[in-house]
Amino acid sequence: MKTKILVLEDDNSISQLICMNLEAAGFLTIPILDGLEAQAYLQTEQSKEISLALVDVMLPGKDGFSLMEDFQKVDIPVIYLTAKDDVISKVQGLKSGAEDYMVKPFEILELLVRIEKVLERTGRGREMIQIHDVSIHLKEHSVTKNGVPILLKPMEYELLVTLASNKNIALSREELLQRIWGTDFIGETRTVDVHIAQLRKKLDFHQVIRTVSKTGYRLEEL
Amino acid sequence: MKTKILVLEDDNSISQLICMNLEAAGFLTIPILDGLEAQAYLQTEQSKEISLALVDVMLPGKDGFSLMEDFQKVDIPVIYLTAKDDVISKVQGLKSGAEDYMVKPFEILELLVRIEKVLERTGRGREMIQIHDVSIHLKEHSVTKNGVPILLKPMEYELLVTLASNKNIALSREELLQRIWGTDFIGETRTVDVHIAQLRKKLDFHQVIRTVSKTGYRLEEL
DNA sequence: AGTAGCCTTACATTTACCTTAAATCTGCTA
DNA sequence: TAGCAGATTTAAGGTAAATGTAAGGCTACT
Repeated sequence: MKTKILVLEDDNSISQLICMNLEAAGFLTIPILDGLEAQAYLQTEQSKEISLALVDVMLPGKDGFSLMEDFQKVDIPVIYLTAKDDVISKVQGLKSGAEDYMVKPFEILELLVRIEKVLERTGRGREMIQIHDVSIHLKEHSVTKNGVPILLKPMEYELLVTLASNKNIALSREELLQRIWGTDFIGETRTVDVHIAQLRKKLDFHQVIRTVSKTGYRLEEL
Repeated sequence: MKTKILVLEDDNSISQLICMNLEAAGFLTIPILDGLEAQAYLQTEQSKEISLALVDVMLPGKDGFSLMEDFQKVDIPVIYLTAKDDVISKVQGLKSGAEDYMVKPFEILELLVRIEKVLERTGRGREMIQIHDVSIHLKEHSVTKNGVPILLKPMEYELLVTLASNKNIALSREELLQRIWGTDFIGETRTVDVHIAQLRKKLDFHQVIRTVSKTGYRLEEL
């Protein structure tokens, strides 16, 4: 079952942009445009299925910060979205119990990374990502192909998860290095190639992981 | 849906020139001639659909710099246009939160490049460019014709994207070389012809990519 | 010291691309 | 309209660059 994410953002175009991207990444989204409506929604039975909420701080009806306790009551982790990049509201946001904080305008890719981290950390992560005949069991940190366990080394696993969370998006070697190895990594970009080769071999993904010449790699599905 | 760009420029002829070119490039433009009017427009519901604003610094009503916070409030990235090329206002412009800065008189082509970059950076980038029956999937770095994948080599892809981002605008061989191959490229301009030929063949664009004799090429639509 | 994981290196293979050259087209002049 | 010159199209091949892959050695943990 798909992971549900509540998107509480009053700006309709931003809301749509976020939802579109989350849906593309395999989530199910519940867009809500104002604070009071959100508060009401949290009372309903459906709200139990929400795994995470993205909350704009500036909202009509009721502002994001004061909604925090409503979310805490039903145990939904929150990532704040805000245009303010001043330290004061940042501190206030995290202190008030948010799991993370994003300053607008932000990169969708960065948002996806943070979402995955929060879901992981709070144990609400997607349990599984499917690509063709292989399943990535995120909680178990394991991978199977047609039910048969495939042993991946840590880096290979991370690489696969990164590619799989960005299906059909071309990722450059630099991007992959930055996201998996960290910003501080100094070394050859060829390193990526070697790990890609391992994944292709172990999973028989020679066609699934496509090289985008002079650019990077893309995991294809559909 | 087409990307909407707000053009805030008091000189009517310049405004028209910019709008004409942006429309030709596939954007939808909202020309506004004075500062106060712009401020009012940002309060309206329609303004939510704006992806980017081009703002002249010298304006009647209210000047561009002081409008910055209005744009930030509704989270619209700004590129300043100005006749002043002195460092002081440049610094002031960027410091005040603009995404970029163009000094008049500027090349329309350069403006288009910067617009694309800002849209990309702020996550408002177009994901797809359509030309007749072919779709360029920018994130995937792939191209399909009637849904059928077409394999393009890196240079061909770049060339297509460049032409497609400048629909109906004739680009000279020199311009294409500079923009795709880089300023440091030393070699024949005939090189461009070869790649154009490949594109025409692979995409069946014999009529769509038109030769502008003694000048260069133009990708036509409508 | 042994082991597992990972980065690098080096070589093989594949892919991309610039050039060349011949064919074709275009527009001009007679 | 024929002929010509210059411009453009297109195919092909050599070379350069990018990628694939196996193997070795380094590092950190036992």
